[in-house]
Amino acid sequence: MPPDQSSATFSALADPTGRAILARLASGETSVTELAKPFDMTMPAISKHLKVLERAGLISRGREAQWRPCRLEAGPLKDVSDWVEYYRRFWEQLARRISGESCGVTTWRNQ
Amino acid sequence: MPPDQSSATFSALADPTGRAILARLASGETSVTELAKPFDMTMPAISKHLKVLERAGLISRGREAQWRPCRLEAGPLKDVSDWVEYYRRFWEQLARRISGESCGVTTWRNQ
DNA sequence: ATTGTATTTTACCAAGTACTTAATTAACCG
DNA sequence: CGGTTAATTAAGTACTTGGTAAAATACAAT
Repeated sequence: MPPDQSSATFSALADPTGRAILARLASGETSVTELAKPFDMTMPAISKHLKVLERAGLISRGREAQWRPCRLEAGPLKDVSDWVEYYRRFWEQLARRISGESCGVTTWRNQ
Repeated sequence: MPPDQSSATFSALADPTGRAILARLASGETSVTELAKPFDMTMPAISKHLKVLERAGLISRGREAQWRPCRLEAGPLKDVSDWVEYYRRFWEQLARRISGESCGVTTWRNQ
């Protein structure tokens, strides 16, 4: 019943707030309040977003006095990169099709 | 209120069934019943998954007699690839850190 | 016209999401 | 200690998701 790693990652990335938080963390570790500032949202809401990102392994949280600095963890992003890489041939084939090359026909019904 | 393109794409990919359907379509266009076979799920359920994938632009559907052949559309996957590419430096930096190089310290609090 | 096959739509339900406000924990500082 | 700041937990609400069964639609074949 626990969602697999890929699902957790994609699910976390499906939220614009989550992606914005990651983008912010790309420029360095920071606190929760700092992360919350750009958003018109209460702290608990941000806290929940962070929990989702953490469960997906996309961030980690430290402890420094009363602050919980968040850090970007890129492992799952590499997995996403690897996953999507498999489909590269399809968009590259599309690029070739646009520039005028022949395209294969798929005979899906004559099994 | 309509979710942006990236969110729709990631959201569709967050579902293992959706990803499995895409994987199947990578080996060629096929009908809905054919797509449904590997899953322990009713047709309407598959139909809904296809609608999600279609709204995300990840598949397109044709019309051939009573069949609605589905085809993989890789455009949004290229967008995912482009998006994740920005974070490449983080997992590569991680690889370097593991192989014993020095790592920069982030001073997040001394704003 | 009737029957069969492929697919979608509708209506419904249980579980999950995405917020809110209010209360709580934890640590610092006078 | 008591007050402030940082962050989480709890409880509640509105909305969305992911599935079902049953009916409807669309076309093909007889």
